[in-house]
Amino acid sequence: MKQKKGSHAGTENRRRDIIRAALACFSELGFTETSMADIRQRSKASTGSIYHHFKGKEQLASQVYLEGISDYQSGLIEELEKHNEAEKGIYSIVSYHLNWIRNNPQWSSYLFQKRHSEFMPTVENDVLRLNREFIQRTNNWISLQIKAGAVKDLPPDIILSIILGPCMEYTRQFLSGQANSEIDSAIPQLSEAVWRAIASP
Amino acid sequence: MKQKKGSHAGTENRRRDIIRAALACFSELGFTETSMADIRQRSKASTGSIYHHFKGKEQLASQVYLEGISDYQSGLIEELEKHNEAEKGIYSIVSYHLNWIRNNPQWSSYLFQKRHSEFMPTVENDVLRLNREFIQRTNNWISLQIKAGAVKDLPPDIILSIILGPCMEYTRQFLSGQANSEIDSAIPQLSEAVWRAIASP
Amino acid sequence: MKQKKGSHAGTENRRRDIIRAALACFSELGFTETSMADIRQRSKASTGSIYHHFKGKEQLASQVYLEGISDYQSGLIEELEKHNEAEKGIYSIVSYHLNWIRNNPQWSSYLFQKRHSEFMPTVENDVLRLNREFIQRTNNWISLQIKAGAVKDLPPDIILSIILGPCMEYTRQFLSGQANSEIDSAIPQLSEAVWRAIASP
Amino acid sequence: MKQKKGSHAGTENRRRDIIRAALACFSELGFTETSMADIRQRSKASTGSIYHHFKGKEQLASQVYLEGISDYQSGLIEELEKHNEAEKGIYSIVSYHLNWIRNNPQWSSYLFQKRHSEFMPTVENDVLRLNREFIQRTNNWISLQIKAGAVKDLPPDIILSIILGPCMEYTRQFLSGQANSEIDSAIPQLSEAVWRAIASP
DNA sequence: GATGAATGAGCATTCATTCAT
DNA sequence: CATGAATGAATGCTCATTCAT
Repeated sequence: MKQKKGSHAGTENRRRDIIRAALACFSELGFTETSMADIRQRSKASTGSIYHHFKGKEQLASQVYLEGISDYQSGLIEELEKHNEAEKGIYSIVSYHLNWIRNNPQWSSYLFQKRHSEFMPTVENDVLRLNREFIQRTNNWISLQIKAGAVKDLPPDIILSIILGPCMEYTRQFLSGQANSEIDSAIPQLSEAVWRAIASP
Repeated sequence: MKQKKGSHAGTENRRRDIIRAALACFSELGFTETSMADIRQRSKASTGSIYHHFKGKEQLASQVYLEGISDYQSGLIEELEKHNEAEKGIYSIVSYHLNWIRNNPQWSSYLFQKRHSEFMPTVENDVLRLNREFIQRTNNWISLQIKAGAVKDLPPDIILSIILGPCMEYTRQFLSGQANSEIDSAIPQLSEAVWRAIASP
Repeated sequence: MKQKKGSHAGTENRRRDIIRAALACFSELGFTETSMADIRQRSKASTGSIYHHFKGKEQLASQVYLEGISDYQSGLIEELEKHNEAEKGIYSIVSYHLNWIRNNPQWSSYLFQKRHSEFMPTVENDVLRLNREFIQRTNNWISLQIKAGAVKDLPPDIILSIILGPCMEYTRQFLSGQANSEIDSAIPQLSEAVWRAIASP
Repeated sequence: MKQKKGSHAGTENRRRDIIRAALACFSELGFTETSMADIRQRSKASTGSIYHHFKGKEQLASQVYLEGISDYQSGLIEELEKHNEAEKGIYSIVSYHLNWIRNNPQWSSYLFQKRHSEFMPTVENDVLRLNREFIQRTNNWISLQIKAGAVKDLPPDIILSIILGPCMEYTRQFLSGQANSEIDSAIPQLSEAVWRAIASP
């Protein structure tokens, strides 16, 4: 991540520390259950310092969200758009998603389990822009596959439910420690299942 | 619902009113965002009366959760166990689930979107018992289908993700107003997709 | 204790149960820390029943106090007035007091340690009347001894402090489990000390 | 009292104001009868400010107690240890105690009449440490006097009751306005009585 | 007499946020 | 930029008491 402006590195480090601390708190406790005092203690920053860097709790949470979701989404899109072949594309999505949650459990917990987005109505335009672009680009890819006859012609929301649903449900189980299968074995099983579910006959 | 004693119909009604008001608040605002004052105003009960009937906010939320989840689960199990044929069983689950969320949008919002269960650590043993029984009975049904060769032999958590995932994902979109498809058309599309995903070849 | 009016024994028993429960609670928790709910649970009476028998928490506490203090005071006076000889009188007071707290630990805790009287300003005339009579009769006895030249001529409040102080201080230690001496050995030691303190040379 | 840091005299003043206000309230109303609102109004600090300086009502009460009891105890010990002669020592204790309660009526009321210590179970280790040291040092002094043959060989709890009891009983009467004697005349009368009570023949 | 549902003022405490230094 | 004291509205909950049945 690049530093904002060419300014002091210390300032930027303080910002990072606060964001990291906030992520840790939010992912453990959720947004509303986390107090600014929790973040203050964990980041070892003073109250005033936090408010110097962020406008308030909501904006801080948005920054955290933004950092996580943009990494997740950009990686997924990048991976997806490498593949023209539908089945490979599906596999790449499932694989990317499950690897990402394995490698980023805190982010995952915050983004997918604690459902931070519920608490963030229109707060940040950046978030809306990101989501809009993400949905458009995935829909584009799917449309192409449908037009090419590789994927069944189903409505976008149904397709999305079929593709993401199993991953999300597994994610939920994984993050709450209720998944028995390993991720490495879940990837082919889930991606094959999703593929069977949406492939044209 | 029967009244606990032959006497005092008013008492049981008061309880109901409070639970209804709580459900409305929780499903609109979520657990932490709902204040007891909100529930008080909506139920038109006094503070003391609420605390006379429920031990506290958490226990009240648990009672609400319990009432909803037990209706949902018992109906689903009952429906599922009517069917020996795998494909019909899958259809019945998907159909039941989507109809239930259509008919009980507030309960659905509370149970599936606001993720109340995250806030309810061991508070109520009844919840644990209910969930355990539910999972066991669905797993039993699935095991039978696997043994009969109708369903692919995949681990229970993977199977569950494949079956419930698409429904849950659609539910989320539906409840947040982002689903474009009607439920009546979603039912066959999702259940067929799920069936393709788990059917033995 | 005689029953009020010739009425039903059951009623009187209920009253007794409530008083007993109240005493137990007050002596363990103190007046303000005891809730009517505590007393309700311990007495197994209903809220309404308690308020049927007693006007409120304060009046209940007064009744409890009255029952205890009148037993204590009347016994002490009776014992004291048996003795014309000063030293015997002092011994009888100390002996009576320490035996009484040994035999009535709950009453003692309520009357002497929890300092219920602090919370009972003018509530009950009976209490005032009792105390007035008690002080007058003890003072009478002391005056006689002073006039007889057996006891030093000190002001009544000083005499009272000298006589009751050591007993009360020992009581406090005894009730809080900090007294190491047994009551049987404390009686002669304290009464002799008190006698030495006030005896005419 | 020195300020904790060289900076922010205002901060330390605020703390003092809160403690003073708390003392006034506690001594007038007692611990449970005092509400944080009372303290807030009297100290003119905001709710948040009080909780910024003190963890809660109990800890605040402990701080108040600590400040009072440590002043009382350290002064008494210092006075006592100046005297090798037993009779002078006893006089110094009685004299110190009665003067202290005259000069510090609010503290006295809080420490000796409202019996705050009853409400303070293990909250503050400092209190326990203080009390332990106080008792040990007074016991040491007494032991020396017993060994020297100046004081009767009685158990420590009995001796303590004989010495402190009359002072405490007089204190109670004094604080509740029931003492008729002046402190200046009470001091020699009580200390001589105590001395007669414990002096070796 | 007995019951327990209902009442609502009052309480300790939390917490996001502001601001003087 | 950093600090932490100050603010005060809001919250969950308690509890003595009343009253209809």
